[in-house]
Amino acid sequence: MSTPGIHNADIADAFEEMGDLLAIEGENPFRIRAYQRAAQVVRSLPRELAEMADESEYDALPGIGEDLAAKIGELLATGHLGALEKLRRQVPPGVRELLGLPGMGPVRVRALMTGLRVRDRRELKRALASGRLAKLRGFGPVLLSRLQAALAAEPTPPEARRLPLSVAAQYAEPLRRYLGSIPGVTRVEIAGSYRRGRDTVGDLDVLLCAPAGIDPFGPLEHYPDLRELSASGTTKASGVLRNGLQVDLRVVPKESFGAALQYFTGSKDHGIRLRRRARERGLKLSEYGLFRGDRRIAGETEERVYRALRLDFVPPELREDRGEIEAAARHALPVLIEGADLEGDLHVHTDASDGRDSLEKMGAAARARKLSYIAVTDHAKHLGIVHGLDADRLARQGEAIDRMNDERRDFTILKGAEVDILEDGRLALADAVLARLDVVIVAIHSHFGLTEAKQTARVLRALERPHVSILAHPGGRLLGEREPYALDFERVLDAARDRGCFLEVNGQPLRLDLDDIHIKSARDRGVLLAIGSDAHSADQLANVDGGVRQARRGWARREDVVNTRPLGELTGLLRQARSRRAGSAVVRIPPPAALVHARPRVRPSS
DNA sequence: GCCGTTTTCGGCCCGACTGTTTTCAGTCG
Repeated sequence: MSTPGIHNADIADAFEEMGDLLAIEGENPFRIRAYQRAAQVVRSLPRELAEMADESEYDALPGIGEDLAAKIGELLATGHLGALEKLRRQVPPGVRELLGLPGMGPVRVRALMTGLRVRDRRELKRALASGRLAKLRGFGPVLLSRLQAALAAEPTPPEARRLPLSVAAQYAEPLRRYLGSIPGVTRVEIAGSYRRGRDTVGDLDVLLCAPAGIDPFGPLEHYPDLRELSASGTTKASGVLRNGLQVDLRVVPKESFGAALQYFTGSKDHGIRLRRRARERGLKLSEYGLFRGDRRIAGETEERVYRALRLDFVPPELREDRGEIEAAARHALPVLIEGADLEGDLHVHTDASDGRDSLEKMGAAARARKLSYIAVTDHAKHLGIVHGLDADRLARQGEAIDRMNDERRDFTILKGAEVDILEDGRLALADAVLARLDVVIVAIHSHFGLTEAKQTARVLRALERPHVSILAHPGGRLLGEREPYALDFERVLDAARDRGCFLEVNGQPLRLDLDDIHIKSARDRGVLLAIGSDAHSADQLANVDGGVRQARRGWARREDVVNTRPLGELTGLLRQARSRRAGSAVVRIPPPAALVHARPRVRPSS
């Protein structure tokens, strides 16, 4: 029996702390690495460990062996980890955060702790001021001044420095164009988490392909967005943009561009696994290429690097060491959804509620994007919702939609609404009103702070209503602003699957909700996803691109996303779910007819 | 502490840079 309230994140945090403390204690680096890897594995697990059967099931996870399985068991059973508590008694609480200071790794932190009895930032400041620090081996004048500067500033948690992907893109894309215009530069790629499509980005890793003898860093001095540039060599330069975003630039020759792109795209763990695989085959992989002895056997393209390692090409979005390398070895990688697969958009607002553009304009913009249908889902009237539609206004909007649909055969507007889930799980509109709509989105817009039990019960109750089609932005997070609310996703996913509800992948740049891990979880359980722009103006229909990227990170294929299906199939699914729900039977989702003979598709090259 | 095309022990990813020290350890990505 497990202690309630122990989530994977708590277990991952404990393992991470174990790793840090063991490092400070000077433990075997591979043992430390094992804890770090286990933390990463647990953190990105789609299922809660608390819901798994027993330790044999933990043991089956990659990077979790007998010992760590037992520690997971201990944490779940007691809420504590004896080994961690023992370490905490040896390393004072403030010491760990010293690891975050520049130039400070476990060795120097340990030297501070044992040599000068420094136990936190305050004592480090004092040691610095008194001159005692300068006497310590390994602490030279440059390091001291860097430490001084860092200690003067407020400590910033690492996550706070990450920018939402969409914000980073506003800086990255102009930089890419500028670099591409530098004479001699033949190729520019922004690698790192930006290329992997992570929802937030910590820095920009930029690769330039240019022949030897060309200095691409000279022109950078004139780049208006650049605050500082510290060119450190002929092949590497670092800079900081005016918004504080760190940029690392590297010039790479053509023959190793693919290896460098692979290397700097990461993730770190994916790269480590790849290099281990190379080593197992008597090869050596680095950013310069894949080598057998001194001979480079691959390097110009990523594809050839993967192929030479007997792996299918792994799309950047999957490179998180979440099983993609094993899948690539078995030729079992999913063929990921692409933007062109979308037939429609199931979450669109107009100026009837809080949108900016008219029904007509949103329809025209969707047609211009080659969609064949959209669902207009304005907010339903409820306290706190601006200009929400009541039953009468919804009916009038429906008439306008009918008229528009009569005019066109190649494009359809579905009637919908985005309906609030009230605190107790009731909906803001009556079932009789919802019955007249094609698409009913339900969503939480208030009372974010309920306990997990209450929040889960609230959502489950909403999903029981007969006409609900989609649970929108199911996690409730706003990047950089609001954490997701407490929710038992396992139960929500089961309910959605049993009742034929779709879970939204909301493409709004600050939502991107579901997140990648829950998308994979939904997909693995056979819950269909609905990628929605949540557009409040015509130009925001492009939000679906972010939703698609997020879905790809969650291993979603075309067949996992309901709005890749033609209108007839979609409405069939919606109708079917309703009628079976009326009989309270479990809804089985048939495979899409169009996919029985799936057309061959070309994998994206990057 | 994990794990197996090196299979129950003996390995464990790779290279650059920095600041230190005087030949390289530590940090970083």
